[in-house]
Amino acid sequence: MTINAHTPEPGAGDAVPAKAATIYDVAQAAGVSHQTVSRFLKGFQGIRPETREKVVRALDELGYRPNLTARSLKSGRSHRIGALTHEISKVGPSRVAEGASAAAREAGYVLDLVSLDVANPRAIEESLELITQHDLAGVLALSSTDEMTRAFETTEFRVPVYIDVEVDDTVSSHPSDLTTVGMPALVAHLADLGHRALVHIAGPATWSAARNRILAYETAVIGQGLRSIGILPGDWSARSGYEAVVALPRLPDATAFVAANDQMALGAMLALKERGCRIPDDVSVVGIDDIPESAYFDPPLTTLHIDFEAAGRLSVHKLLAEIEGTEVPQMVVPPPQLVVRRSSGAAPSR
Amino acid sequence: MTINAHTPEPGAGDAVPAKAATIYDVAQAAGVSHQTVSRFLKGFQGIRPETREKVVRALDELGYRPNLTARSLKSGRSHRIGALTHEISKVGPSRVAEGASAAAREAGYVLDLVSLDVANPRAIEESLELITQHDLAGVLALSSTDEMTRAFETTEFRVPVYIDVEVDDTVSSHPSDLTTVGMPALVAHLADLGHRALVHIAGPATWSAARNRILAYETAVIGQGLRSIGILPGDWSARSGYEAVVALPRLPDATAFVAANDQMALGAMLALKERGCRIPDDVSVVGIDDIPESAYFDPPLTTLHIDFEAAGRLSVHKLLAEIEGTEVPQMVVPPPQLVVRRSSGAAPSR
DNA sequence: GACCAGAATGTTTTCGACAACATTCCGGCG
DNA sequence: CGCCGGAATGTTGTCGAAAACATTCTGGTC
Repeated sequence: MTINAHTPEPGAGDAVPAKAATIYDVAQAAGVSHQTVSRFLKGFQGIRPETREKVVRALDELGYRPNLTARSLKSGRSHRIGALTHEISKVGPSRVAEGASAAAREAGYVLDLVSLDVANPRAIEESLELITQHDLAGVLALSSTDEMTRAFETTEFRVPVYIDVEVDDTVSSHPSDLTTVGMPALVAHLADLGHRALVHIAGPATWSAARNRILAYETAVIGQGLRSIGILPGDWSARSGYEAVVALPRLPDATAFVAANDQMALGAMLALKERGCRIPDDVSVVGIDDIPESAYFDPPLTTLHIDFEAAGRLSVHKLLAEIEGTEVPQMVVPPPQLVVRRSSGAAPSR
Repeated sequence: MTINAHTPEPGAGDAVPAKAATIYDVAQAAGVSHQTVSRFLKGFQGIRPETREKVVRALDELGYRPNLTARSLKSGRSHRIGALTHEISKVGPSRVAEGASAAAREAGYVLDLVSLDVANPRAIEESLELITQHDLAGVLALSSTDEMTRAFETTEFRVPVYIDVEVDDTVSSHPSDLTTVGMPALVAHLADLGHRALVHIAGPATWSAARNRILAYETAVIGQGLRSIGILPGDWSARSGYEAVVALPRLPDATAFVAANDQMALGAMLALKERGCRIPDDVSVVGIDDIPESAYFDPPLTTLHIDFEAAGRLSVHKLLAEIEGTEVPQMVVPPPQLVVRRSSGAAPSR
């Protein structure tokens, strides 16, 4: 059951007014003009100490809270950021949203988080429509799919926009950290264990992150002189990882599976076990993301730890730099880090 | 890497103006007064067809988007709801937030989702401070901890507030669906399998949901004439489920573990297996929530499916009813549903 | 054709904060 | 003592939308 906490009604003798005080109320209480209050609030220096103190007292007594609506109407600037992201429970890295939310909050902004089906153009359009109507300082796309990118391209924003894509695989010459650091470490780990042939379980092709991971996987496999037996399609879900393995007519010659995220690794492990494979004795399985649960899979999952929160914060800071016309702060997202657990082991000797 | 999609600069010949059109611009373009435009936008009926058409055309040509800031300044109402919730990646049911977000969107509201450490009073205070400054139509607490409830009680809101608690265990005489339907089904399932002594792995005591689940568990255990060997403390995380079992000096006589959520069940299963228990042959483990991954645990988890999205939607609708002064729509959240998988089996014969 | 009711439309004011500009205050100086 | 310059403070207008109020138009009536 639920409780309904109404706004407390201040008693008759209560000093706090039921209606919000405006700077005019404050000014009247302090015996100064509202402009003086405004100047004080904006940190203007030329105010005499005694005037300043009267204002402070009135401000305090009335429990003044600025009306940001009026402020943004006049200034033409708001302190809200619209952020679109995937259904947060569906995919592991919802910490991106948390980091973004926290970073925005710290900068005095509020993040309007809109989670939606990022593969559904209609849903994206509708959300953009609503979000552009509510005055915003900027718009952020925290999950990048082709549908999302396209919707952003065709929508006219009057504010800065920032799309966080794991890699821009059409024009980029800057490979991501995953490609340069994370995936090589993961694949090298498998190579060290004697694995020579791998299989990748990929995310949906319309997600830039999925493409990035395929690219990183293929690059790393070549880099280590290994062989990729194939790329199985998935959709990030544990079910898709399971079904990708179940759908195989026979188990491939590969001795290790590299899933594009931990959930798919979980599903794949179950399917492999059901097909009689022991993990990691017969086949190794590794994931990417390092979701909190993956340390408690059976066996605990070897994976790449990714600092999603930092990524979310960085996205917000980049957008804020754009909004406020300041420098992008020198922030680094820690590179993906290999976490070795028990789901990876020595390749079986034939 | 990331790309930065700037606001597209309209070309010189482009009909779309760089600045947002106001109703005044529209009025001028249509050759009517701005008030006529306003009336049209508000769906006022008394407008002549030809006038209406001129307005429509001008609206369309200028690509007019209402400035909701100005609107809410004047009307004193906004279309934003502040929602506080736990760190969304930490606990399973983040679908509550999704449901709430979707329901708000459908009603023309935007949900400001603020995820925070719901056990940290400072974090809650700061978020409330920020959120109350941004004009809101209402405030929602999607995760209820004692800290959250207390912060809501001591903060003065000028808008409706709705705290979604799973059960109000201090005053409630209405047991939750979990107590009346879900947990009895789960415990009855175990009783049918021959289990007589159970252990509960609980969530943190400051969460109303955790207390509700303990209450529901104890009620159901008594109702089925079973015995509860004990209640182990946890914090919703897989790690805490694991450690709760590891910390036991010896395995209890219980033949089944009822975890308060699926993550803790996952951790508990791993710890039990490491202590040599086979699941479900030696001991059964069940969870609550039915997160998507739980079907792919090893063994797949018997759990209670809870419709979190519906719960989130209901919360928003209740708040909206409060805001708009309308009736609470007759919505029902489907009761928890038993999902039997392979982690529960016949109790071992001694 | 003058008049009227009611519909259609225009004018003015309002919301709260802020900024441009106007005014007052103050001590210093000739 | 009057004037000056700069600091301190007040006055007025602005933002976009909406409401209150004012005005114009329309068709019907006698």
